[in-house]
Amino acid sequence: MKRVIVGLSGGVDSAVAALCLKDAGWDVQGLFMSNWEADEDGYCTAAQDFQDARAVAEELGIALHRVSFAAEYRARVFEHFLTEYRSARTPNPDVLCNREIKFGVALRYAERLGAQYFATGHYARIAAGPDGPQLLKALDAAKDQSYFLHAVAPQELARTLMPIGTLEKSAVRARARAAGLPVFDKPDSTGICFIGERPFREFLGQFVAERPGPIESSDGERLGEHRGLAFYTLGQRAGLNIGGRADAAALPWYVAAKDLERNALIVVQGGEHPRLFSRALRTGALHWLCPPRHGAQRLTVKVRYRQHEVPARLEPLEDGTARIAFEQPQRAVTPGQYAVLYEGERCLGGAVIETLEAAAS
RNA sequence: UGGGGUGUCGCCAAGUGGUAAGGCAGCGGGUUUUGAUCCCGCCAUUCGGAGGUUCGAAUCCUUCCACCCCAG
Repeated sequence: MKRVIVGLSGGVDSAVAALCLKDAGWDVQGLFMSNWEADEDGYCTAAQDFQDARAVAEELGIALHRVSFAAEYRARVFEHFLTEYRSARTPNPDVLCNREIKFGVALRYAERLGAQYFATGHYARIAAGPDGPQLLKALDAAKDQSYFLHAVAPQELARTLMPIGTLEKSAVRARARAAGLPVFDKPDSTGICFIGERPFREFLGQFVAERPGPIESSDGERLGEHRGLAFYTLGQRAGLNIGGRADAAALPWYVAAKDLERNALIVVQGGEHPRLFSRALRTGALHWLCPPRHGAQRLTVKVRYRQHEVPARLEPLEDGTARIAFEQPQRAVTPGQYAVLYEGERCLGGAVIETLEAAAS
């Protein structure tokens, strides 16, 4: 009987993943990771999550291992996260978390536990293809997490199972309930993986120094003061504290750009303002989940989690980076986030967004 | 100091006798394994202050205060 180690988070998805594998006849063991040092501010739910994971393991009759990759998480994910924010970019830590932690050190750990396979409760599918394993979008389009998985090393996918990628979320919960898993109605988790949900500005403020500067309109008029460019992201509306103005239209204001030279936050009025849109972007090094593609080609791309893929033209460049031109200008494309490439159901890979080409002249 | 104007929620801003629109901001919630966006809800017993007229005033009258503009 082949052994598989399932990352058990204490949530319903990974619990059902374990259940599916057990039903399929695998030798299943669970692995609970606590990768963020508990802090004293009361936001840490890791203790409860571990209790839940233990209850699930008990119900399933499987062993549960517990390990902390906090040092690795700090060094390989969180430090990069902070570096990006300090550069006034908007990172996506969960992409790195998957590559470095879950499909990195955790998978290595599973091997040491004697497992031939590693499994997670991700909403995505892995299918065998002519060039090796393929990453496919989840059947439940609303929950698809392939965006977060695009950066993992492709050879790791060959040893990975994602049993719930073919299930609707509602079916996952129903299955959990039917099996008597105590977490069947546990709310979906949100927030940064392993760090959890918490007041984001406050949290970031613990690590990134405030650096106030002007908030300006695109005409250069000073409208207010910001706390530091790191604390805002492109397309953002909330938190600008700009009220009504005598001569201006009564529309809300959005972050359109960051002027690093002058430490100025540039805002525009109206959610559909042309300055919020980009017609193309430039990426960092492309990461492929399939054999690298060299010629320019049409495919679809997702520049933010929970955005639909949109048609675009990929133009790979000599240095391994790429230019991606959208068929229609896209709103709030943001450096530090990832441009993830798709071809139909298949996730081809992706790259970090470096710079933008404005839609408006 | 004369003459004129304006004072309505943090900011804009409707409302000119019938018992305080709306937007922005903010707050709360929903959606969400990033950060956003988005959606829903809440947000002036009170209209610069004090008197008065009236069944009834933010709206009329008196007066005081503040600010702005033009004179100077």
